[in-house]
Amino acid sequence: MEKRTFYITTPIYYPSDKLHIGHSYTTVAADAISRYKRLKGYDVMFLTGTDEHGQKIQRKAEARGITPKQYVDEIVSGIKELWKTMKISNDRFIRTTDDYHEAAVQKIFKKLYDNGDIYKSEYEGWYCTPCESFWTKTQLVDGKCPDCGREVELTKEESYFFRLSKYQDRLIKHIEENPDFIQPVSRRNEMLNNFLRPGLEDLCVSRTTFNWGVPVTFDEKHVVYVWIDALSNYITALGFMSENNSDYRKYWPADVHLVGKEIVRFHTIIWPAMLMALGEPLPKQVFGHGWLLLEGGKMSKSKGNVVDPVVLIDKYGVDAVRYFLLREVPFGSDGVFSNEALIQRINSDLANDLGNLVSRTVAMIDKYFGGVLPRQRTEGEFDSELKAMFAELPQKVEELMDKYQFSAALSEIWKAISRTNKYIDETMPWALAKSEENKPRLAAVIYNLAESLRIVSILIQPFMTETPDKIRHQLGISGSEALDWESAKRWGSYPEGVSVNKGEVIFPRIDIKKEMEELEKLNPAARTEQVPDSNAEAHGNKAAKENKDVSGSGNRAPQESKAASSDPTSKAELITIDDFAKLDLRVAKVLEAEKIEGSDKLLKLKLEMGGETRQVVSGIAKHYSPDSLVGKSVILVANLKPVKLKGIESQGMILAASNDDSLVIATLDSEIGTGAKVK
RNA sequence: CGCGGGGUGGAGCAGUCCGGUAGCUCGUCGGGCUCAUAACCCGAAGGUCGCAAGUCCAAAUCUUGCCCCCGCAACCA
Repeated sequence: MEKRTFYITTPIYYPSDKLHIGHSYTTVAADAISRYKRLKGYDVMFLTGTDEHGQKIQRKAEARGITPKQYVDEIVSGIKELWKTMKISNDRFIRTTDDYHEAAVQKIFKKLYDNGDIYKSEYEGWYCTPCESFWTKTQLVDGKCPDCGREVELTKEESYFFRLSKYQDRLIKHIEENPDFIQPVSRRNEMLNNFLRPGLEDLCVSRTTFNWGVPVTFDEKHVVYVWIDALSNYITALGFMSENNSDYRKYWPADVHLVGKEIVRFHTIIWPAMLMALGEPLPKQVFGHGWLLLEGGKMSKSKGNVVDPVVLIDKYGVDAVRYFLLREVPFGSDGVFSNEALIQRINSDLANDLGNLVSRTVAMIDKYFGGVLPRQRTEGEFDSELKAMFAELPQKVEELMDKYQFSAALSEIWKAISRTNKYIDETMPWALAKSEENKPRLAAVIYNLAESLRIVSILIQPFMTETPDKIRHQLGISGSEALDWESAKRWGSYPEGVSVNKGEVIFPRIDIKKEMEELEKLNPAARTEQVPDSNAEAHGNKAAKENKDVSGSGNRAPQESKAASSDPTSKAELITIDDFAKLDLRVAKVLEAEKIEGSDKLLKLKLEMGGETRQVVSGIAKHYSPDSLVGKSVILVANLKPVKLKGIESQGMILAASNDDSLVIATLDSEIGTGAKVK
């Protein structure tokens, strides 16, 4: 009989910057599912990769004076390194710059064109020449370029379009008839109500304004824009449209695409429509998980927020980090990452509960029996309850894993660990050890402990990669003995006559206070930020706003490994003194300040500057009350071109320092009189 | 009336779909034990489940209205 297959994917990540803990979150989750399915006997195909084309990368490469390919090569090797460090067991890694992928994309594009699903038209938009960017009307800010604030002009760009609208009804039908297609359900409703039912517009699928992409074969000035290039990776990786498509026939349709919640839309609307147009089956499920947020609020300053996965792995080990990611947040909801929470998890779950249980069990076998349990054992009170719990455990874990409820699955396993710790108190082995006649009973008690741990070591295999072996080694279970998933269902498989190896503590306790101080040192610029979810940069999000990179280079300790250690964007461009001289900075005094109706961020200020009054609109309402500003001396950018904000003219801008938490306006050390030049 | 998420003991969450003893983890306090990583086990304190009205024998859970917080979007010059 042929093995059942299981095909799972992560998004392909956009290598414009290095990855952060959020990307690791998605990938570790996919890895846990993959490992679980393999243990269950599936023939698994686990795919991850990178989405390497697009304007943003082209620009970044230009800025560094290297080719886009050189640029992405560097970052991609860092990403591969990271996955290796995190023990990600992907079977394949696709890069959209791989030649087989590019060839397949060209064929797909051509096929869709030949079928009439792609047609040539014009893309109307506002063009910002310095930025070389198109913007839609809604993206414009005050009718100007949202990036640089300069004037834009209405332009038409020749472009190819995909007939997305044609598939609208079929998509709705599919989603309604397949309740599992979009998970969790809340996302399903969102898609139907917000996008599908209001109606779809055709999608622009080519660009002429940049050339770092897959060329359209029959119209060389166009490159394929993100959608067809990126989304199709899920099938091109399997050889779709290539000479050898046996993997495609074997694994497609995918069992699950794991994605962050912000790109659910692309995967449940655009991607299925593309597949419909190609006449190929749709993926069975798209699972949109939540975001891993960083701790908010003022607390963070005293805590430090190192969120580079490599730092954490170096300090606490890969299993601790993997455990935390999968345990802390219920998959599907948003969760919070903090160093404190991580350390607490490590201490209480890993060190105190599991690590200590291994430690005391092995120590007792060593101390009471010289390292080898005797065969003669007597069952007794409390045994049946423990056994009953472990008898149910594998089944429970399976049910939860089938729903991708990692957190709950781990929670069940830890309940059993806890129960085992309690069993020691109930049976009091140290009391039994006092008399020779109780030895058979003592042996049974400790055997049950070892057996519990054996089962635990099997069940945690999807989540942790080193710990299972460490536990088995200490218990004296060698090689693949009693290691397979099914054996977790057979109580009594702990081998006879093996001798234990008292070894190192598996998870040392961490001194939380000391550790927080150390992390703080590692990360002097610690501040609260929001981690974009794991895929902030995947699939088409290139087009989205700026990326807020959590683990920006400033957070990285100097001795860190090179997982994408180069961050070409971090250094501000150098300017000359002449550039600086263009700014006319002046001291000004706040005469009046008031809130602007209908805005929660803006204040209207009246300033006095060397006899002249200026009206300035400033986005500081969340940090300053109007009253507190009156009378303050501030620094004004006096020669800024006036603009209207909320219909109110702003004639300049006042300087303020800010990070994500707070904002402080720049004032002066002592009085000097308004109008004084600042330089 | 822009979209979405949320308000449950000190902290973080579950429970809300399918009304019926308010549960878990951490922390605090007290006790037990000594095999173990100052760990483990037991117990206790602590919540009018954001507010109000309604339905019902019964509401954290259903209905309606309101308040507050957090993302996103929009104004952040």
